[in-house]
Amino acid sequence: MVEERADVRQAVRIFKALGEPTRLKIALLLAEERNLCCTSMMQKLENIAGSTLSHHLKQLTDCGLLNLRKDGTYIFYSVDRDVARKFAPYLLE
Amino acid sequence: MVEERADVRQAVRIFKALGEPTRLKIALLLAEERNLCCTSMMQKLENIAGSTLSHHLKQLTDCGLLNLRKDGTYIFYSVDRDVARKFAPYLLE
DNA sequence: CCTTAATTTCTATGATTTTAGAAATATAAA
DNA sequence: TTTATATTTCTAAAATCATAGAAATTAAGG
Repeated sequence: MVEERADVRQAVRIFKALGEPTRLKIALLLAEERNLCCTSMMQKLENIAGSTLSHHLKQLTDCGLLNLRKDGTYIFYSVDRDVARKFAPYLLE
Repeated sequence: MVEERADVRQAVRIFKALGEPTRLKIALLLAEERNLCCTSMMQKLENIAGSTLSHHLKQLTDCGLLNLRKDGTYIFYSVDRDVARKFAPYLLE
């Protein structure tokens, strides 16, 4: 049986996060353009409800793939490049 | 809007395949030991039904991550290292 | 304090997924 | 040709997930 190391558990969460079309789009957007806030992501994604975007961003940050920085009412997201380099360098190409 | 390139679609399928604990275990087993057949994977995984394993292997091969070679009644699986290198080099470390 | 804007939480619904038993298929060996 | 083994397909049930509307929260500006 393969051991259940912490980084295997993290890998599952990261791959699960990226294995959904909307979330992969979000990650690719952020890999190419750092520090986007929810509102500008909503514009780029078109036809996505704020609550849906929020739900996806939560998964992407909870697994460690995205970092966030708060500035007033805005929250700016970006890809954690070390995590991406380890688990999904495809994002950074 | 991020364009929907073929390799983005493949990336979704590969990440989705790897974003499930049993399938990631299978992929890690195969990354470390090539050419395992279903029966020996079942022994290593413990408590998995053949039909369940078959279902997971189908997803892992359909997305291009695993190759297979038939030999009699046996089917030997292994990781496609080029695909892994592109989308999930984590597997190969 | 009131309003507006950004984002999240709550809640529910429909869709997809994981799982495994049972039956089917395929191949080899006796 | 019968038997045994390996694997898949069929089917159904339980669990998880994606989605978005509505309400709540947070922070800034007037």
